[in-house]
Parts: sequence; structure tokens; C-alpha cells
Amino acid sequence: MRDRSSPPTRAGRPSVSASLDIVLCTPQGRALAVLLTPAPAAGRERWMLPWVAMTGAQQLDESAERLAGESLGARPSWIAQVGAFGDDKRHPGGAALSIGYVAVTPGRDRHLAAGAQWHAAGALPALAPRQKAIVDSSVASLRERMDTAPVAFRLLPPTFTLTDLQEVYELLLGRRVHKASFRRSLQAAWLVEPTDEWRSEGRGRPAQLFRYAPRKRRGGRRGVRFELPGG
Amino acid sequence: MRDRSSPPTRAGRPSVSASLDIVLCTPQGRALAVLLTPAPAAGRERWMLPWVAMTGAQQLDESAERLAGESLGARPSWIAQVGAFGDDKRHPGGAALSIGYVAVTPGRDRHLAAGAQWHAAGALPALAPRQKAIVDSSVASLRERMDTAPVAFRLLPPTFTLTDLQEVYELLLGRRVHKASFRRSLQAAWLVEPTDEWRSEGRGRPAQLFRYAPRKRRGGRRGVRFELPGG
DNA sequence: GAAATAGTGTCTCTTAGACACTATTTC
DNA sequence: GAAATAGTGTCTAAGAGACACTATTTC
Repeated sequence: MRDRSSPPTRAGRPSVSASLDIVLCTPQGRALAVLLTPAPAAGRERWMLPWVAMTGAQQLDESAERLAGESLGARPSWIAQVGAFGDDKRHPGGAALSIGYVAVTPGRDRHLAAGAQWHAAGALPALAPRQKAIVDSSVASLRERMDTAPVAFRLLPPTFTLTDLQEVYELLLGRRVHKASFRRSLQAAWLVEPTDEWRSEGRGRPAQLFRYAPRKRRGGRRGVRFELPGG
Repeated sequence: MRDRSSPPTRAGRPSVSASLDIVLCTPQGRALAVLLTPAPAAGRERWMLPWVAMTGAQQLDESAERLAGESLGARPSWIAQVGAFGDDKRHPGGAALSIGYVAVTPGRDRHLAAGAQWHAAGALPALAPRQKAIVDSSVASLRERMDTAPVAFRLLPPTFTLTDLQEVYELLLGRRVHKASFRRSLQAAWLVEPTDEWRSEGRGRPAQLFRYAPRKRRGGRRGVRFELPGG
């Protein structure tokens, strides 16, 4: 039987075993990839999300950033908390409670932690149920936050073509986007500026490289939209 | 000095003291109100959010719902997790880690827990810094989720006038909304249906009562919008 | 020139918001 | 009738998407 709860400390204050788990994401072709590390042989699954046990002395965000850095071999370009996960789902470390973080990085040519590999988010190997839930919430969280945080830009290197950017948006939205409309919206938002560089990718006309350079704050006066799921 | 971390258990598994804190919200005039309970005299602040210590044996969502029910004297009409809060901020119970939940309820004529009172969200008394952060995130979370969850409807009784509904939207959005436009959007979304009842509120033409009855799933094909904060 | 990719001009349709109006109640 | 609140018809401007086009490269 798994030990999921812990006895009170001597002081009488109840405490729980807790972990901090991270979902590192990068674009891989037209899909997202997630970084997994080999799981200890004792476990049921062969792969797991990078995680650390929480000791209570740590800062949440700081610990997440450190764990991400160690797993990736470099600082992630964006990181955010996804939430707390408990319930009955099993965690590889037997933690009663897990705090999930999601982070993104543009490149995959890093010095990954030993044995770590990228796996397509749509075809992940078996994970402990708790970690599967964290991955699902993290991907959903990326989709929700791309409106209000520069997630798409952080999935790209500092300079990128507009087609690159559109493909990241399509990847996150899970649908195709109209090219001309996409570019008009982007121009109206004053989020990118052109560089002097062009990239030639085999055949076809070379594309101009842009960089993320938000200029002004949009009114944010989005209309009232009722996007609730119907009955 | 506060005891914020806990020693490892006998089994050697690190553990932390953790709390579950809830932000109960209800509309109060044109503003949101939050339920607070009297804090123990020992603490620095006179009020606090309802919270419980986590033991690790509990389910997160279930515990939150129970705590909300006990504080409110009735089940909340909607509840969701906001996130995990740690960092250096002090919690009334000295917990090293706190899981925040936000819940809403339409009415304020409940059998509240002893001493509990509603306080306007814009003018809260002093709270422990951790709990202040949880309140701020909870209110922001309500604003973000009203697009995708029926938060506004759960802040209203089962039947309501369209003016009631519009006022809740204005309260959550923090800005005025155009009446005709609001009603057109609402009609297009097939989210409410009229009842046979009308409510006369003193002077003026009586308003028809509606109920929340989502009918069909909208395409959800919202265009790409870049609402990132500008530099 | 063919193929491929980048980038743009114009049209239409939807919709948020402004404005002005009608409708029904209490005083 | 005046005041107050509920509810609606019409116009305009913005913007998303369709379509078709031009531009520049490799083969």
C-alpha cells in the first residue's frame, strides 16, 4: 500500500508529502513535445515528468525555475504555475500533493539532463496518473494563456518568420488560421517588428525575420463573448 | 520565528505543512463581496479567509467543497481551484504551502459560520499576506474564467432579469457594457431562456425573468486576438 | 518555365457599439 | 403627464475569412 499521507510533526502541525512537477514544452514539427526523464525501475512506468520533493523551505517559483533549468540544461523562456494536483491519482514519488508548472523553450539542442528525451504531447508513453493529469492541464493552460502571455513568442527563437509564428499559433489553437487575417491582426497589435534579415529555406521566396517587440498597450476592450459550452 | 517547514517524517519522506484556503464570493450591489471569518486573537490580523490544514488523506476538491459548505451554510453554486501559494508570504496558520480555491454563491441570506461576514472585495480589512495574494488571484481568476465557465450565472439566483445578468458581467469585467449589444450576443449564444414570470421593481416597466439553459455549442471559432500587454 | 513559398489587395459577412426610439410601469 | 426602467431597430466601423492576386526564390 502506498504511503500518501504523513503523520503530524512533533509540534503537532499536520503536514503532507508534496512534489513539484514540471511540464517542459517545445514545438516539434506541427505538434508540441514534452520532456520526460527515465523513471526508476521500481515504478510501473518507464518515463516520468521531472520532479522534486518539496521541503517547505523552498520558494515555489524559484524551485520550479531551478528544476526546469536542470532538466533542460538552460533556462526556459517562460514558466508559469498550472495548479495543485491531489485526488487519488498516483505520483511516481508517492507524494500526496503535487504542484504542477509548465514551461516552454524554443530550441531542442540543449544539454538535457541524463536520459531525458522529448516526446510528442499527443503520443506520450505511459505516465503515472497524477503526472498525466498535470500534462493535460499544462497543455490546456498554454492554450488559455497564449491570449494574455507571450507564450507563442517564447516557443520561438528571438527572430522568426511570420509563417513560423503562425504555425505556433496553429499548434496551440489546434486549428488552421487564415494567413492574411493573421498578419493583419498581428500588425494591428504592434507586437513584432521586422529585422533586416531574411531567411531562405530551400525553394521559394525568402521570408523576412521578425522579433517580438510589443509597442503599445491595446485597449483590451474585447467585447462580451459567451463562449460557454452548450448543454 | 515562524515554523514554516517541517522535518522529514520517520520514513524519510520530506513533508510540508499545507493549508486549503477558500475565497467565497457573492455580488453586493455593484461590487463583489468576500466572506471572512474572525482571526484568532493571537494573530496580527483581525480577519482571515476560511481555511483548513491539509492532512494528505483528503481529496483537494472535496475538502474545498466541504470547507465552503461549512463556511457558507450551504453548498456554493460554483467552485474551482486557483492555484498553490508559497513564497515568503505569511499564512495565518503558518502553513508553508497553501492551495487556494474560489467559490461563488448568489445569495447572502445563509447561515454563515459563526462570526463570518461579507466584506467588499475592493475594501478588505488587513489579511495575512498569503491570503491577500489568494484573494487577488481568485478575483482575477473569476474574471478570466467567466468566458468559459458559467460564473456569472452562478452569482445569480436560478431566475434573473437580463439587467441583473448584465450588472454581474459589468461587475466581473470592471466596465460598463452596451445594453443592446449585450442582449444580441446573449441571444446568439442560446444560453438563457425566458420564463413566464416578470419582476416589477418599484417604478418602471417590469422585467422578464430568464433562466440559464444553454442550448447548443457555439463553434468557438473565435479569431486570433493578440491581447498581450504592450511594452 | 514550373514549383514552391512569401506577402498583399479587395470583397463580404459578422458583430460591437452608438443612437434613437418604443413599451410599460409608478408617481 | 413625468419619471423611470425594459426592450428594440438601424446605422457604422472594425475585423475575420475567402479569394485571387503579385513577388521572389530554386529547380
